[in-house]
Amino acid sequence: MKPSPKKKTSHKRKTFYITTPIYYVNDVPHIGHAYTTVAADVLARYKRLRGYETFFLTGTDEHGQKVQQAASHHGVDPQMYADRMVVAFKELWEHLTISNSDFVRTTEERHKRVVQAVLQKLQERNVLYQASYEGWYCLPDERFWTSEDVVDGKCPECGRPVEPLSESNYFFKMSAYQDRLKRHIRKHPKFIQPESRRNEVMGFLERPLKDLCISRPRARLSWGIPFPFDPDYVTYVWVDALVNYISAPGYGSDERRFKKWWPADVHLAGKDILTTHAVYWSALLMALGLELPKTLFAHGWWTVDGEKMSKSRGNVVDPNTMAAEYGTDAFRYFLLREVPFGQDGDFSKAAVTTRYNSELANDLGNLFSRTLTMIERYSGGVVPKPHPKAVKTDDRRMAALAKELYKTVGQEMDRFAFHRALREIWTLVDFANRYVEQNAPWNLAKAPKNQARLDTVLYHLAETLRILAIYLFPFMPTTAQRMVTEIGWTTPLDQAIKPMDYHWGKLKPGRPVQKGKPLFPRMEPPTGITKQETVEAATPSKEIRMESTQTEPSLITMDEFRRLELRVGRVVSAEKVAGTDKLLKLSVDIGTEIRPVVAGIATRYAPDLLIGKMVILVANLKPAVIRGIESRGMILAAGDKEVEALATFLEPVKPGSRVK
RNA sequence: AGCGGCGUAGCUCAGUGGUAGAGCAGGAGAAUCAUAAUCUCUUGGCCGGGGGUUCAAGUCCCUCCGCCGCUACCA
Repeated sequence: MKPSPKKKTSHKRKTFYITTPIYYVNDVPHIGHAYTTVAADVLARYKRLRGYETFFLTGTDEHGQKVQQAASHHGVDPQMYADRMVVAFKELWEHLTISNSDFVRTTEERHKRVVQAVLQKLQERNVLYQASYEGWYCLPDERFWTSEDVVDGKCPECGRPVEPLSESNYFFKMSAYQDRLKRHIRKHPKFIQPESRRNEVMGFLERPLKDLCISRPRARLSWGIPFPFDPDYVTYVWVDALVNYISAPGYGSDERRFKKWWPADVHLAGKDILTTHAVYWSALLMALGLELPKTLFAHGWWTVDGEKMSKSRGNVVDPNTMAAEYGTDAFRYFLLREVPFGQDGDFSKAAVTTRYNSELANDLGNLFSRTLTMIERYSGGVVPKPHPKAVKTDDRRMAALAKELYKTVGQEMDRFAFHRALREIWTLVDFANRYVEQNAPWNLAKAPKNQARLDTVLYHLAETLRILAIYLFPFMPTTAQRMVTEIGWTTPLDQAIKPMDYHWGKLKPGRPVQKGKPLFPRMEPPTGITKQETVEAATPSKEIRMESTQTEPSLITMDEFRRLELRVGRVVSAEKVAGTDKLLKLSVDIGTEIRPVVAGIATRYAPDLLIGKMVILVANLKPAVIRGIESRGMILAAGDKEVEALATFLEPVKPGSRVK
């Protein structure tokens, strides 16, 4: 496909370009952000170790309505707000020893220019069109409403009259790429991973793809990147955000650099933003005439103590706290060892502690510790010299296993199977522990005639640890560096190490070892109620807490609560909405009027049973049209996804009474 | 509802038509270099239920039950 001038290819280094999503600055970083970024960091470090020139990109997404609103809520301009919020991310990446090559912010000039260039190009390629539609505008609120939103000619938000408005926007002909995209996915099995996600996207593409609205009228939303050819519009945030993957490596500004990195080798993303990446982004790239990324990997989500993580539950895990409590390396290790990448996992202190104690402290940390002690005691504190004649089968097996790791770990890493890669590494840790028992250096040390054998055994252990450190480095960079340093191998692991360094025997005898504190001091298993502790653990650190209260107040004031108009209602009629499973159409008497309400409770309640029941109605909820039926209010019921129980009253009450 | 996936040891999960496995937890022992860390042995299974194909089914097919994901209207 590509012309390959001999000179160039022979000089060309292997490259690797990996990205995380850019994170929306409206959110304080949590374990989910940390997970993606740590995984990306591990892959980046792994590739660097194997001689790849690596570009590892992360950043922040700073435009859009939510940021604008949050900023005005705090009485600052959006840029200032974003500047403040971005700090939490940058600091977290430092705490987690993230080795990103660049950090792109969508408010940076270099990015904005590229977004505009992209729009210009799309315009030139005739894949944009303007379409208008009718609606209503509330002047004082500066908000656009569709005719479905509007109640009696009034703004559903403030109740003031609205004016008719004809609004238009730019649309991207995404539908035109549906077939091509399907073909691409079919042809490239590794494009979307894991496979289950790939199937989902294929399923999504089975139905007709709509065009994508990629603009917002500036009059409604000013915090965005202006359209280059129409100053009345700003760019839809998702388009703005996705473009970061090409703006940072130099699209439209440095073609040579861009060519070097694009297409990206891996986009990592959470499963929640799979569609935007797999469909929107792919279609945009096709429209631009660019290659698609080689792999898009959608990873799973973490629950906490078996429950969904959410602000209202107050169980949001703060990665800063976890790193402080267990150590950055142990936290990184746990994230990637506990759960197959791609699947959902559960985070609990008990699980972290178990893995920490048994795998890090007992298996690895103790192996390291006992080896160094023996070298200090039986070899005068210097790396002993192995004697070829004293080498036994067991030693060769261990060396062979160490050699095999290059392949086995590599295979798993290339499949994003971090947990399997670690398991491979641990086969060597386990082997080494058995090796110690079987060769019992403390017995050899009892007779001087065994010195050659003793030296050989200890050398094999030291060399095994050196090689282990190389494989562990992507996961636990600080620990790995400590290991090699203490064992007398002074190579900085973060400089791309040489292929030879993976080979057995690179550790030079005669160098002094220096035993430090335990790598992973054992921890007490969590006591008491785990849940409580997790909530406590999730309490944001000082700086974060400030940000947190600023942006995401989890408590509301009395005044805010009073904005809710809750009223007693009596169900006067109920019927199933045709063609749905969950929806019931109710008529609810609230004293002054009878409200039509569509409720998603049909799986729990037969219509007849509801008639006459007293319910709680949110009376000032913005009306909506569901399945062509106007719903003017919402009735309260317990349950998350599935309705469990309808809220009603112990005593008889009059319809229309206020509930507070 | 449509499409897809899962159900295997107390827990988390591997398992390629040919003797059911690993880690953790549980039980017994050995050793003393080590962070009481390690090592050895070991208990534990109607492989969700039922039917079928096959010399042979955890594995392939059908069906039922239960759970999950995506999609569609969850106000």
